[in-house]
Amino acid sequence: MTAPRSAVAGELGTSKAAARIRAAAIEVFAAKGYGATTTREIAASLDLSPGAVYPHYKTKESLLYAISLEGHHAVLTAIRNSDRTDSPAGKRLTATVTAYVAWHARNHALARVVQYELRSLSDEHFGIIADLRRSTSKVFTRIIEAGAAAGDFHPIDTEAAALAITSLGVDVSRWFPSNAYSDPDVVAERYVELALRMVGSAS
Amino acid sequence: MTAPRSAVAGELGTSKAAARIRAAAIEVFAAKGYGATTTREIAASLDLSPGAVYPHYKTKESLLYAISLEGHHAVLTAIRNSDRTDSPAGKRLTATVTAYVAWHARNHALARVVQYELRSLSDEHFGIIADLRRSTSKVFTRIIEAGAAAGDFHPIDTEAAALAITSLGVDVSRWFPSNAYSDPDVVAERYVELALRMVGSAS
Amino acid sequence: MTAPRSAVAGELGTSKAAARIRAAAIEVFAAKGYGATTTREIAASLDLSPGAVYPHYKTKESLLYAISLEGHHAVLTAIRNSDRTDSPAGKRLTATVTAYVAWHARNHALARVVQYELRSLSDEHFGIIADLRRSTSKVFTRIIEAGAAAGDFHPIDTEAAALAITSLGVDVSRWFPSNAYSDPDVVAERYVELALRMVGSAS
Amino acid sequence: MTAPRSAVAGELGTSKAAARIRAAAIEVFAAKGYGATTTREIAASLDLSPGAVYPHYKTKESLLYAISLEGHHAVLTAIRNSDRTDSPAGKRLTATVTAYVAWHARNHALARVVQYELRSLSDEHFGIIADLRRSTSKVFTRIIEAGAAAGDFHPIDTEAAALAITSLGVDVSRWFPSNAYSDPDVVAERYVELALRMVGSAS
DNA sequence: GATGAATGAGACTTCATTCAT
DNA sequence: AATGAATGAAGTCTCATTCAT
Repeated sequence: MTAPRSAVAGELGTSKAAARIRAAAIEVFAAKGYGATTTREIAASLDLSPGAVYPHYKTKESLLYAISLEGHHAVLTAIRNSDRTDSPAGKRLTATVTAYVAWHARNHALARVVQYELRSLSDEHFGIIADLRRSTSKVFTRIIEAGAAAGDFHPIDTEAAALAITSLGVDVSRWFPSNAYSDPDVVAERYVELALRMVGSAS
Repeated sequence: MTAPRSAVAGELGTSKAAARIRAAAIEVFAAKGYGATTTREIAASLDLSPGAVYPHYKTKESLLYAISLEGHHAVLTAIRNSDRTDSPAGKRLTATVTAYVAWHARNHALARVVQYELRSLSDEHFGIIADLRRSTSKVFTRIIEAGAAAGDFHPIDTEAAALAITSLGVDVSRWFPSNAYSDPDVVAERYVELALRMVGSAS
Repeated sequence: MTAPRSAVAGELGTSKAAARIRAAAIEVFAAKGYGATTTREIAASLDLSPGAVYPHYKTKESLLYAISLEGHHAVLTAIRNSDRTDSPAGKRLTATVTAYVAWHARNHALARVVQYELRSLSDEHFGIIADLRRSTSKVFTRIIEAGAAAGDFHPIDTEAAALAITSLGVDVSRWFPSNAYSDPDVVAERYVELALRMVGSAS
Repeated sequence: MTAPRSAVAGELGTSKAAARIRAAAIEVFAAKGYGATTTREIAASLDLSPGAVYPHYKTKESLLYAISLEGHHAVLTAIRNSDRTDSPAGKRLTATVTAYVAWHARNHALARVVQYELRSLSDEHFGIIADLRRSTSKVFTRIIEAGAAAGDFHPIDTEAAALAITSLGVDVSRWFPSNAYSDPDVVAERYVELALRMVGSAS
């Protein structure tokens, strides 16, 4: 486990009640945006009184932070766990893009909060999250570089390709599900093909 | 001009003051999100009193709508104007992706509002905007189809490719400018190359 | 002891824990005022949980009442115990003013609660306390009257003098300790001199 | 006028509405204490909506500060205006104590706020107020010193006498009006006599 | 006896909007 | 058109108190 439980514990909510509140908040934040969500709505969606959130999260922002931290850990864990670093780059890119895209589709509500509500974090919390995001990007960049070095990939611009792959994944959380795509695995499969083409994969 | 002046006029704000308010609102909406922005902030950023917005826009939502409508018209106009429908598909895709991506980079504040604040529109306004968005997507779909028919492109899945190209453009407004990319034309150029690869362009 | 133990017992808190809570409450009430003090603060200052006060005091007001009652009994006891009713008035005034002033200085936190938070008592509790206060005032009035009758004192207005002496004592709890005076006995000594002059003591 | 209007203006409320709010707040603060008073009560006592206070005072504390500042200026002005610095000390003490005591009786609600709610001010505001209070005390100290130097007064301890005189005045706001005393001028007259005795006035 | 989550009420404050000026 | 006080509703958060554990 990349993110040790202990790091997320304490004020971030380990109790069952805290987890339920987080889950409820994810749905509402995703639907209306953090700024337009009231703590009352979150409580009401669990049939709780308005103040019941506060024994678990001292502020609305700390709730967002807990969600954001958990979410970012989850994505990073997902792609790191899927990456077989001793396989050829093509396999690695396939595995990680699949994991990344499928995660954003499957957890689209959480993903939306994770990807689009960062600006509402406090400066301190934002800094911690920003570090996690850099770690995530780096995974793709490293794989493309490895593929290019091995002659498996022929990217025109490694950085642009890595950015585009990330963008594709992030943006899934904005529109998923759509009329055309409502199966996370299908989206992942299509996007893997596009990713391989973007990096100029030989296969 | 695709959108006739008259359609945008009236309550949508043709006066100079209305335009200034729109411009100010774009910046604040982009920075904090519609839900977290107060009408007071918009007024204050123009050194106006809280009530000064209301002679021009009856509600905060109508201000968002005016911005959204103007923005969506602008993107659609930008790609339509750049599209030479009698050229080969490769040239067309190059021209339209360039226009689309560069527009999102150059107008990143407006683009962010346009792309991420839709959910705050009234149902009626949302419907009107949704039509414009479909028109925009269709431009890319048609070009890819034309390229495939002509044998210039070899997409694995036309719809997925069109979606991905749109996603790439939309997502530019989320991160632009970054340390690596702060020139709209450079981003556009890189993304055109990626788009051509995604559609399996022969060239 | 004027107040029989039994009258103060029961709901007023005889246990050690109740006494600790009262002591903690006195400090916080004195520092911030009853209205601005939360029961949580009192509990927290003893490292107890928010609910821990309630097994001992059913309401915040009953805690104030217990403190107020104990405090008023204490002052009354202090001056009564110091008063030698068979001595000359000068000695009696000296003894009682010393006791009164020193008590307010020494117990300035409790005194502040006792003197300034009466309005937050329930009507019933206020009535009980008001009786105690009248008994206290009467001590000074009686002494001055006795002194005047004996020709030891020459007050211009007995009631005003008694009131002023009380005021001086009460007000000590507002400012004590100050830069100039931080020894209760010194304050008491000075104020006795002033009191004797106010009543026109011959000596 | 010692306190120039301009110094109190601006955020402190010069408008008629601000003055009405201040007047209403004084009554409620005096009756229940600042900590126990709600901004709603203040607004309600003027038949205003809860939010109507806020265009005039940004916070409850700033309202307290405005009241406190105005009140402290008023006391200081009252005693300074009554002091004829070229008269003998006896006359000066008579005039200033009269002014001080009568002010506390006549404005007992304001005086109570001024004297007993200081602890609720912000540190910055408290500092400003504390300066004003020192200026007030100094008036009495100087007069007693002058009287002592001229041989008019024979105080045992100048500082204690000045402190006691201040205490007497302050404490008036706690109990005034009482059954015995409800005329400010009568209280003032009695207290002047006591003050003169306390300083050992020859007359 | 103590804990701490939960409640119901309510606190301070803000907000979109209105309206007299 | 603009101002700014005012409103009514609501927002975040706190609080005295309760209660299951």
